Amino acid sequence: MITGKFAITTHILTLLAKFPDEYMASDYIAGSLNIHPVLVRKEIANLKKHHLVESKEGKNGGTKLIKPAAMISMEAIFNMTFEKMSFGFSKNDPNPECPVGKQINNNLTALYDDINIAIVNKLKSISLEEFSEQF
Amino acid sequence: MITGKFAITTHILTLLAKFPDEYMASDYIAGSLNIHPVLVRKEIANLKKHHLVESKEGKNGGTKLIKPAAMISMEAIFNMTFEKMSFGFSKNDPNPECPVGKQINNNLTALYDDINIAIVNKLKSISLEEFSEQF
DNA sequence: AAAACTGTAACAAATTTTATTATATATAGA
DNA sequence: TCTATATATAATAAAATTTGTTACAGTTTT
Repeated sequence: MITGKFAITTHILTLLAKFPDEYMASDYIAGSLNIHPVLVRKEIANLKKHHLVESKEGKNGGTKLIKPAAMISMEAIFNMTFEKMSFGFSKNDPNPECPVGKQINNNLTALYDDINIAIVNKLKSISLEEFSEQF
Repeated sequence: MITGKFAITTHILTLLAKFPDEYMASDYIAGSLNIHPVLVRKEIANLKKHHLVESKEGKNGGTKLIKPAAMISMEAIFNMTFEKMSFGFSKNDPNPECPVGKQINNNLTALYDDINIAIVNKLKSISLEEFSEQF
């Protein structure tokens, strides 16, 4: 997982929500984030895949939202930037001869699934519009 | 953050909960996890710092729980292995001249704090005993 | 005293994340 | 039509983080 993915995507969308009528250049966005423009474009590619933004190439080009910020929930951003939230797994496969080793990953997954439900319930209730109005 | 920390610590505690009367050696635990014993000892050092286990050095030594698994909540494990849950921040400091850049990290932090409350509420309700009974 | 442990620090290897470079393509406007 | 300014994306390099290993000192049992 790219650790900054949620934060970067949220930052991009907040900027776009602030200027919904402009095509905003990735260089400008990168300047606000202070990261490389290519990383911004990679996240924009993901946003496009999820039909939240469109881009225009060429001079005066850039990216803008294609749906109102009020219709975009933080849950959508979450789902777009994490496969799924997790507290992680140990890197190696645990010992299948051990009753605990054999099942630990299944049981952790079940726990993480429960936690995802709690997270998503919270995020559902917040729109990008609300989030960006804080700025 | 060590990505496998929660999983490793939970695995260790589950083993200890299964054999509450034995001192269990880090080599044995490492065999179940299939990781290096030194990593196990590092996590055990953390568990000791939080007064959940004690170790005995020397021959026949090892580690065991010092409180009943029913009295240890998954929340305690969570708090011990994460400073705090977060969906991450962009690596570089955002541009302070930009209204969004200036505030994004504060606003993300506030959002993450809300989510932590939801997570912790869920984890509070699950004890290590319940978790380890699944095995 | 020897064997079987824990406790740590220091270092190395592997993996993941982030940054950069390079190249192709599109569009606006002089 | 030419030039400047954009996007798009792949390939590679650099940096950071995580995991693994080694080494060695200390403890306890037999």
